[in-house]
Amino acid sequence: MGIKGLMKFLQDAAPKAIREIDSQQAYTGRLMAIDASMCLYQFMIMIRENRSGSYQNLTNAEGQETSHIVGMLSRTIRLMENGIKPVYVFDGKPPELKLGELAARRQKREQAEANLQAAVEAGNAEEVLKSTKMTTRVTKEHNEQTKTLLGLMGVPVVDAPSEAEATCAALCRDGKVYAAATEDADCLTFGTKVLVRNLMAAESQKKQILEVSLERALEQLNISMDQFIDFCILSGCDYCDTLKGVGPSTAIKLLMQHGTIEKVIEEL
DNA sequence: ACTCTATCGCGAGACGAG
DNA sequence: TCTCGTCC
DNA sequence: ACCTCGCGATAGAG
Repeated sequence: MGIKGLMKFLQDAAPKAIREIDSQQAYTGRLMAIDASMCLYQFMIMIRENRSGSYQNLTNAEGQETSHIVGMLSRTIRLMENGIKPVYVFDGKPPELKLGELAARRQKREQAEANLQAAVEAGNAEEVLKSTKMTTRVTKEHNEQTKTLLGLMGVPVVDAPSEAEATCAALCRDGKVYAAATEDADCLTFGTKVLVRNLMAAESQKKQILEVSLERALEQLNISMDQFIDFCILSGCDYCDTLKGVGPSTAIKLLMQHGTIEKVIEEL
């Protein structure tokens, strides 16, 4: 849904829903759902020959890219060494409702491709690198190769019917995993009971691991899950046009006032 | 002066050696 | 603790 | 028929 500042909103409006975690060790023995597509994008963008000058991904003897393999392997091993049991969730078909948003992204990518062309001709290395990152894609093959790797490692893989985040949330809601480890706050909207942020970044980037409890967030906001979903839709999501001038702050006020999204719309 | 929203540009790994 | 180079 | 997202800065509306 892409609620812009959902995490920030929760930090202000429901701070008790967020807990600071000391280290990865806190999740030893636990199953954690992870959005694989997100990881792959990061690996493909960041794992490159070298930062100054060249912008090529790592490749094997046949010229196939291997950055995603290297990244996924080392990250997963680190998790396993800490006793964490990752469950990787792969994206399925994008939801119909998101097509508009995707078209916009494609537009931007085409722009970046043009920029890349220009930067190459101008010999501007910095611009070339930047544009290259913006045009990076994860292909079906990258996904399949990664699934093979994880399968060989004995790590469970789940194919989501549609959005990976939604399936991560469903796994948590149904008690299959302890939490969804993601930076995407929308996972809460999809009903994940527990969301863990910065699980990977904590060590390498000195970030604090944060655990968000959906139940406590609802308690503190004093709304039901249905109202929370309505709140997220009102705040603006990828699935429909936004209401002009309505963000999180206004959305929560309207909802407290009228109770449901239907009543809110009637009043407008 | 202040609060909230809309838009745009940018960034995204992990490890060991020194 | 930080920067830098390597990972294929 | 090629599928990820968040953040901060900044400008503008009310």
